[in-house]
Amino acid sequence: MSEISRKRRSSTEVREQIVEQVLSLLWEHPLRDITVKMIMEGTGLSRPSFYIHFNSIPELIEERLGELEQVMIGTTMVWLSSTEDDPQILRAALSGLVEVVVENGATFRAIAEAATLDARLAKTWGGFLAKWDAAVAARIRVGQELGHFPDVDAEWTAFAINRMDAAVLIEAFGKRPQMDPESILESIFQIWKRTLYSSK
Amino acid sequence: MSEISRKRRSSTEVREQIVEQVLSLLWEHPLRDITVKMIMEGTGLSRPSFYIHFNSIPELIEERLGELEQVMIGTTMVWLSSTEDDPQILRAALSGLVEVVVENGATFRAIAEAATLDARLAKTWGGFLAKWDAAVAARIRVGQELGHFPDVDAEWTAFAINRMDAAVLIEAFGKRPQMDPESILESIFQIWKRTLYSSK
DNA sequence: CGCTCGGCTGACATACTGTCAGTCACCTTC
DNA sequence: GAAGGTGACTGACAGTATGTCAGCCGAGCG
Repeated sequence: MSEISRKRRSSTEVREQIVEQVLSLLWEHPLRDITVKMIMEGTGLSRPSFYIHFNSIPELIEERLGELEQVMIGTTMVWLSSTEDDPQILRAALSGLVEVVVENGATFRAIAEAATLDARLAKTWGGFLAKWDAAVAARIRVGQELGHFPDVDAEWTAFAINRMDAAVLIEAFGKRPQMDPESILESIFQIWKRTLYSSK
Repeated sequence: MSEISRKRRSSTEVREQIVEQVLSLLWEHPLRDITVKMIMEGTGLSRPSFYIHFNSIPELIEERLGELEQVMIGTTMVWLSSTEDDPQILRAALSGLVEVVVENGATFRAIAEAATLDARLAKTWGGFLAKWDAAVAARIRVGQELGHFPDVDAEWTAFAINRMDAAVLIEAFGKRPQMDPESILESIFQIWKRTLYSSK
């Protein structure tokens, strides 16, 4: 290609560079406009090299979801594992969630976009959401055994309100300019609070 | 192609057949698996014929959105144009919405999927949602002038709760087997009711 | 120094899209 | 009822993306 002698790099080094390149492209373009060619042009390597490190763009994106899931569990555990009837604990959890999505909005948007493009990622994303549904439903049931959250159907409510979070956070923070995090946090918190802690 | 003499049909006749074919395919396959070839194989016409009647699959789908929007406005007007502080009116509107999506779930799912695939439809879909946001926000403000819906931010709440509806309805009814309409209606109605009519 | 290992690439096969010149059935007009 | 026009329709083509593969070449090892 060029006269410059090509230095060979370790596999992980190249992988990281590709991921970095994709993440930066994701803030600029919708996933549908991103091609393997475009990604690799930013790395000085040929297009086929991409396939040495990843099987496809959706698969690359899928890897990010696993990492983000860990962070999200960390920030929301404060509410999921609590037993107190205090909405401020919920607010703290949602605040952490907002922070993660503000930071990684493009990745989440890409995951949702790729889920309609790739059967495998669709399943992973569906499973991810289902895990949250189960976790929130479990938290609601625990509260109900303690007399909180009256007249709420744990499963369906968890389902509905989780989909709200996902859709709102991705739309609000998935591309730049992002919406105002304070306003978004406040609005979804109010909905959670009134739905679950209606008497407070 | 075959020995059978080809009858020529009117343009609208063929258009309708193509649309019908697409709608039936959409209940069976995700949009990503549907190609122009696949669509036209069900019609006895060649693939290029598709482009006489439509410019692309997303554009065909976009047309459906316009029709559905009219129906949806009809079923929700009962609440949007009301001024009473009675959640049962809201329930009736949501019930109509559920009915429309139960009937046309695959189309809505396809619209959402195609929005990530096609820039034009993305804009149309975004505009569609934004119109609902504006309509719901306006309804909330009207209520607030009459002393209802205290301590609710009209714009952000409308945004959040509309995204919930869209995400929930599409996931619940976008493919078969569909979830239970009664349970879905009840759960989203509870969330709307508690968020807006918290004292009732 | 020769050999192997693995990152890397040019070239290929495949699939889908959208277009266009040209064909053919049907309708109008004389 | 012949001539001519209109518009639905098609075969063939060009363009572009994907994913694969045989083989090249630099680096490290014995």
